[in-house]
Amino acid sequence: MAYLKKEMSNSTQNTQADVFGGLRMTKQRKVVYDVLLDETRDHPTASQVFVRAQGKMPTISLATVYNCLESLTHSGAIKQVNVDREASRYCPNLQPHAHFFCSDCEEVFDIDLKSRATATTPWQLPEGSEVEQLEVTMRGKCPTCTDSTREDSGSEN
Amino acid sequence: MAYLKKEMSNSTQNTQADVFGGLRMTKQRKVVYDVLLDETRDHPTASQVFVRAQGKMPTISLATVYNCLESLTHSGAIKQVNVDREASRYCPNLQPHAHFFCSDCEEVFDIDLKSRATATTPWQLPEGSEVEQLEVTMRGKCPTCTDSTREDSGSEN
DNA sequence: TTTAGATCAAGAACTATTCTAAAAAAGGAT
DNA sequence: ATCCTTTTTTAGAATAGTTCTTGATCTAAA
Ligand SMILES: [Mn+2]
Ligand SMILES: [Mn+2]
Ligand SMILES: [Zn+2]
Ligand SMILES: [Zn+2]
Repeated sequence: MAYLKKEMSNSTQNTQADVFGGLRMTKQRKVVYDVLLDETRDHPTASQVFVRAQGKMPTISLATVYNCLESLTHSGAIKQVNVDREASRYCPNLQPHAHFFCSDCEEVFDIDLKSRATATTPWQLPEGSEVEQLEVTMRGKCPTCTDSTREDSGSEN
Repeated sequence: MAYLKKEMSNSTQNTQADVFGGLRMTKQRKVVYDVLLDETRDHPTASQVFVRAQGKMPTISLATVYNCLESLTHSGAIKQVNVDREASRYCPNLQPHAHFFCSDCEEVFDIDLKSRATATTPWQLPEGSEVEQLEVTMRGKCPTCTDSTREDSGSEN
């Protein structure tokens, strides 16, 4: 899953090839990624990333921003975050975490899934948060499909 | 939030007014709702509901299906279920539950959030399920917005 | 029965995203 | 450096799911 690029060979010239998951770190990808790291970490949408990216590279196109976000997502460098039907947002936080969406200010907050968890509440919200709705979604293979796609016929659970 | 309709007055004729959350149970809404209850409980999309609804009422329109799904959702009779950017699906299960989306057969399964939960796993997947991705999203008010919208200035946690 | 409001239906409009195709850039080999 | 191949970028067209608009139809109450 993490296929590193065998690069930085024998020349002194610095290529753009040493990055996440065998992904070429092009100028545009760097700009897009930096937008997610630099700014307020507020889970911007593609359009918001586009505007901010233009500040660093005025020639960048929206299509490229979409392309970069997709490749960064596929390489595992960032995560795509969906809240209901709204435009996708993007997040550079690779720790396993939940998302808290404030229906008032429309901001998205990261909720760490590991620290200070209790049995009843596997996460810890900031003091004063009010949860109105909780959503848990899993993606995977159902028993039937796990069964029919097994490569080894042994005992896996 | 649950504003019941003050109906079923003094006449014997049966109106269509005794339903969820003060919602008129029109012919179309009933058809749409019945599709979700009747069939395989497979979390169909609006288009799928439309096709099935046409089986019961050939004149129904897609726009009406969307309208019905929206009003049923707002009245709390059904739930809208979103998986990534795919078309919304709809679910008549009002129990608090998670969703398991099989990336192979693309079916959506309900996962009860209450029964047989342990501290480490607050839900119980069917034997043989393989989870590849877990997503936890909350919606509510962040501390800042809770603070600025408080009606009583007392101590709430 | 009249009337005001709710709902339905058909199609247009909208929007986030993906696709297409051509130009540009990058990297390897010579 | 130059040629060649592959990848990436770009602009705009296309797509898909959903929402909006408008007029017709239905409903409940007066
Ligand atoms: Mn995040
Ligand atoms: Mn469900
Ligand atoms: Zn807020
Ligand atoms: Zn399956």
